[in-house]
Amino acid sequence: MTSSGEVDRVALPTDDIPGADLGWVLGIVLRGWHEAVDAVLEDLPHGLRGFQILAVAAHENPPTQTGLARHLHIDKTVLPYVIDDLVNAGLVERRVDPNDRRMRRIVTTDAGARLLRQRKDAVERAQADVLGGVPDAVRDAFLDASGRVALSIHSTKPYLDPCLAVLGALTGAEGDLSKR
Amino acid sequence: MTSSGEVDRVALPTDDIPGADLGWVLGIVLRGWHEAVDAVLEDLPHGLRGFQILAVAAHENPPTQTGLARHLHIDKTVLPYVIDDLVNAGLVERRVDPNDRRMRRIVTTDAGARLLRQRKDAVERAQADVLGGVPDAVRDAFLDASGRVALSIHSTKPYLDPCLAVLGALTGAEGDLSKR
DNA sequence: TATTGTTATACTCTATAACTATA
DNA sequence: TATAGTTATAGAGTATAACAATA
Repeated sequence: MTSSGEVDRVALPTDDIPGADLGWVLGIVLRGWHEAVDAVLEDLPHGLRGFQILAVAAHENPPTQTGLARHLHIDKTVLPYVIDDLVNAGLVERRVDPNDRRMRRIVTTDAGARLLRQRKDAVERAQADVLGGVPDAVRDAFLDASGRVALSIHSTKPYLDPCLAVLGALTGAEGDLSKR
Repeated sequence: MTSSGEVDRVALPTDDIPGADLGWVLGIVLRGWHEAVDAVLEDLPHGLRGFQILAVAAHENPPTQTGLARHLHIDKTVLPYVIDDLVNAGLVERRVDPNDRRMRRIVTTDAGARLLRQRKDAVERAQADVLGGVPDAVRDAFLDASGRVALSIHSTKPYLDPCLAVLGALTGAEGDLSKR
């Protein structure tokens, strides 16, 4: 409150620059989502990032470390530390790929799979809270449209992460990526 | 390409955890937007952040530094450096508020206002490119829904940034915030 | 006493480069 | 030669704490 009695009004860039605020809007949403989800995952090693790795590692075809780095858009040099901590916590283990002994497949332990199952409900609840302030139709439109936009952006650089089977279903593209 | 001939497939967390991928989706979109816009603004001091400050400073009621920090969700201690560089580049200036001499209003110079006008077109073009991969209806749905969601999240903590006049119009809320 | 702005410092996260082992 | 993984180091960005000026 200033001495002139006015609120310290900070104008949005939106006013003069239609479109230039999308980054602000996305930042708000991503920050809100991140805070809500992190609060539910802060006790596992590296929080959300550890959870994401756990989620990918739980798949039938476990990822390599460079595969994880590309999928999460992080540098490969951060993964040894993170995965060490997950290994020490007994949540995942490194398995040398018998077909190429340079690669280590990251797979969940039983404890890791159990933790993943427990927390995914909490994550969904946290997300529902974040989106709970808008009508269901808006929420659904947001989830659908953002998924399509993300797919469109991501598929511009498919070499980064060849797995788009699930999101691909959104646009009707076939999910078979084995030949790419 | 592995020796087994398969692509190094990295499964999406989406497969098993419906909803848990929203952070991934938003990250892709925000990253794409950020990269495209930053490429157009990299020659101004502090890139996108400098542009955002310039955009807010161009308003009739110029922001204080703490107001800027709250609006951009950054710590107030980063602003002196950024604003110093904008001042040295001749784009903004600090004006002591006559009503409260502790505050400095950040206002654009003529050169700053000129640069802002030039670049906002480039920013819009960059954004149009990012969203150019989806049909117009999806793009519009995305812009509308994300704006509403951001408003809903942001209005949970109105003390952080009392200015919501423009986004408020999206939901039909009246834009008068002078009494909050 | 509270708040704006500032500075110095420390911390976190990330990127760069170099190394090994496998292919 | 090229790639997966690792390690050490350097850098960018950010936060913490203390201070001066003003209310």
